[in-house]
Amino acid sequence: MRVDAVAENLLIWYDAHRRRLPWRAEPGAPAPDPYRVWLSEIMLQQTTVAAVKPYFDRFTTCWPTVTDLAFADEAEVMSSWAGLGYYARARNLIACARAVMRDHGGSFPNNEEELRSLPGIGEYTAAAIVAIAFGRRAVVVDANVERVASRLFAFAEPLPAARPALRRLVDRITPNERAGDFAQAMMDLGSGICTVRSPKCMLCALSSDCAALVQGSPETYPMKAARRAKPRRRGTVYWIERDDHVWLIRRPGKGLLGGMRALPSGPWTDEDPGVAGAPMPACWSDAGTVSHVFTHFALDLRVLTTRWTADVAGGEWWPIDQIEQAGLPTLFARAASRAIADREQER
DNA sequence: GACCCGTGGGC
DNA sequence: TGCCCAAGGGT
Repeated sequence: MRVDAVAENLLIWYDAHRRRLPWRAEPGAPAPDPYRVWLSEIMLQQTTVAAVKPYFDRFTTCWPTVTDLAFADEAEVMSSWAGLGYYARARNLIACARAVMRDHGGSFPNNEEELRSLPGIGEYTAAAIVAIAFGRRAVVVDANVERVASRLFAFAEPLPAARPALRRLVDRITPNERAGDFAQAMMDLGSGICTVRSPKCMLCALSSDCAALVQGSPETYPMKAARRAKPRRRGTVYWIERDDHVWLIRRPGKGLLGGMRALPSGPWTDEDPGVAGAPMPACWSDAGTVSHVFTHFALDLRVLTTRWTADVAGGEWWPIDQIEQAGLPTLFARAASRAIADREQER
């Protein structure tokens, strides 16, 4: 394979077919603002472009610069992230913005080592920022790039063990110029052409160099180690209502849905505690069950509702007609919808 | 290296 | 429908 030809062909294809995205510079324009590149890269971690777009627009409108974000109200940022998932990203986002303010004078560092030391920025994100925002050569390897490279070289060692070797292969085909465009081109190719299932090899700019295509089964790459089965857990959330308000708590800062506003709930285990685990001895009514799938377990969550007149400790009464502004993660938003639907039915 | 951490789309 | 997957990072 002519290693140089890969980048040449890919960049020619990219110049004609690149996606227009809100965080990208227009063709021929200077590199985009590092803040916008950073923000988009954090949001895009394990998250689709379609899901990110509205969040990116909202964040850049509310907080146009990293300084604005550094001085933002934490609860407001967390609520604005609600629904996007992986909430540690939002906690790290705030911490990172403040570190850029405090330690770097409000400007993102332009090298991978310093970027890597910031919260939420790992190997991939540091390389992407350096290449895309600062126009420097960096080896940018995400899941798209791994897939394209594993097919290009018909590299059969399964992930994740194959990662270091795949990175060396990507290093070989990364050009000295336009490394940022090259990285984004690899992602566009992986997203639209060199897809997980049914890759469109007839449309691929790299097909003439693709070893997996010669073998006849590019879709079998990359190989992956077997994964564990997903357990199912059960639990209960409690909808506590008083004068058109509902009782909301804030979850602990770490762990699942950490730092997010939520409905109070018992433990999520094999056995559902039900009424026995309720926060107060009330008369509970069953509003049904919502099912939700997390990364490493599935959950059936029963929704119990009650009316309450006394005070409760450790939370806040939230107006039910403004529940969508509470910034509830999707699981609790769905539980709330279930409770509200049940409540409307009572009337 | 293994495990934890959300969500929605596609087939 | 259940399973796979996604512009990963932290511990």
